[in-house]
Amino acid sequence: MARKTGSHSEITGPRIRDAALRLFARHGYATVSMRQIAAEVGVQAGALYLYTADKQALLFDLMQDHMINLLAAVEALPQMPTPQARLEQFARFHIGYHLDRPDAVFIAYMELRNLSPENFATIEALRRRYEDYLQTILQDGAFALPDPKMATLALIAMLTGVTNWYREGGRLSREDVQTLYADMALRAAGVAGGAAQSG
Amino acid sequence: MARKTGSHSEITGPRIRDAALRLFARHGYATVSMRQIAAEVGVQAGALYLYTADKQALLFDLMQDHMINLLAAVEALPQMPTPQARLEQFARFHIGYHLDRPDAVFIAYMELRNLSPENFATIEALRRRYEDYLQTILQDGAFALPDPKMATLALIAMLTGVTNWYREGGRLSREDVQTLYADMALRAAGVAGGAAQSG
DNA sequence: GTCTATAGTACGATAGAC
DNA sequence: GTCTATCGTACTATAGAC
Repeated sequence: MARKTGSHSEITGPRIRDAALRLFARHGYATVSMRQIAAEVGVQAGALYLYTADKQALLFDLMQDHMINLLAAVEALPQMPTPQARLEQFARFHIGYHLDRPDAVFIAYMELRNLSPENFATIEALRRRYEDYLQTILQDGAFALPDPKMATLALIAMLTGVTNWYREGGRLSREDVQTLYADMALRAAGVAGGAAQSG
Repeated sequence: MARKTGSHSEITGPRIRDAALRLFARHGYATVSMRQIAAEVGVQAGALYLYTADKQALLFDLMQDHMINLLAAVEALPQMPTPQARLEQFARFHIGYHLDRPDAVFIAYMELRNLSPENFATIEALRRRYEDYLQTILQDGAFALPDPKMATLALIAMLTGVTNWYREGGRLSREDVQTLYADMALRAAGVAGGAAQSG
C-alpha cells in the first residue's frame, strides 16, 4: 500500500475493475467518481486511463463480462431428463449464481440506463439470450403455460428478487432458499409436485 | 410558456415534482441536474429552491408520496371472503397500480440508495408495511407455505417485474397480464385451481 | 415569484515530469 | 506505470435585483 511507483499492469487492471464493481454496486455508477475508484485502488485518478478508455467503458466491461460468464455457466449445465428437472435446475442455478455475485448482479440490473445506446444494445442482446434459455424450458408442453414468454420474465424477476433480501448467515440457508424458490417456480409453472414440500 | 414573471406558486410546485418524477425515472436521480428540472418546468434553477429545500428533499417527497398513496390504496381494497380471493385481488391490484405509475414505481425501487440514511429508513418502513399486507394474506393456513415471509418477497418481486417489460398496446392487454400473473401467484402460493387457466 | 449572477466545489480527462 | 498539475466544464445552492 502507498507504494509510489513501479510496474503493476497485470495487477492494477483487475484491482481497478474490482473496486469499480464494488463502488458502482454500492453507490451507483453516476455517483461514483473516477477519483474514488483510484483512491480505492491506491493510485491517482490519471492512472486509471491506462486501463480503461473512459468511465463508460469501465461500466460496460463489467456488465458484459458478467453476462458472458452467466451465459457460459448456464449453457454448461448438465442436460436433465425432464422439463421439471430442467426448470428446477435452472432455478437453483440462477439463485446460486446470483447470490455468489451480488455486486455484478446489482449493476447488471440497475445500471442499464447509464449505458450508451450501443453498449445498451449489446448487453440487452446477451440478456435476451439468457432469457431464451429459460423460455425454451418453459415452452415444453409439460407446463401448459398460456404464455411462456411472459412466464419466463415473471420467473426470472421472482428468482432474481432473492438478491434484494438474502443475507449470508440469516435465518434461511442458501440451500433453503434455493429449495423454496425452486418449489415456487415449479408450482407457478404449473407442476403439481415440487421437489420438496418441506414438512 | 416562456412567461418571465408572475405568481404561480400553486402550479409551479406540482409541475416541478412532475418534471422531477419523469426525469429521475428516465435518467436517474444522480444524473439529473436541478438545471434540467428547471428547464423542463420553464423556470431558472434558483426558482426551484422556493419549492424544495434541496435535491434530496425532492427525491424523498416523491418516494414518500408514492408509498403513502400505495398503502392507502391497498388498505382501501374491499374485504374478500377467502384467502385465495384475497391473494388474487392483491395480485391484480399490485399490477394495475404499478402499471399506472411506471415512473413512481421505478424511482421507488431504483433510487433507494440515493436517499439519505434517515430518509431511507422512513421509506423502508413504509415498504415493510406494504409487504406485511401481503404477508398477512399468505400466512393463512389455506396456502401452507413453509415460509410466508420469503414467499411474500418472492411474489412481490415477480409481480413488480411486470413493469420492466409491459408496454401499452403490446401483445398482451392489461387484463391479460393481470390474469396471467394472478394465476401464477396463486399457483406459486400453492392453490390448486387458479382464477382462470386460460384455455 | 422569478430572474441573473456567482460562489464554491467537484468532475472527467489529459499533459508532461519522473 | 504512476505521479502531479491542470484544463475545461458542470454542478448545487445562494445572494440580490426586479
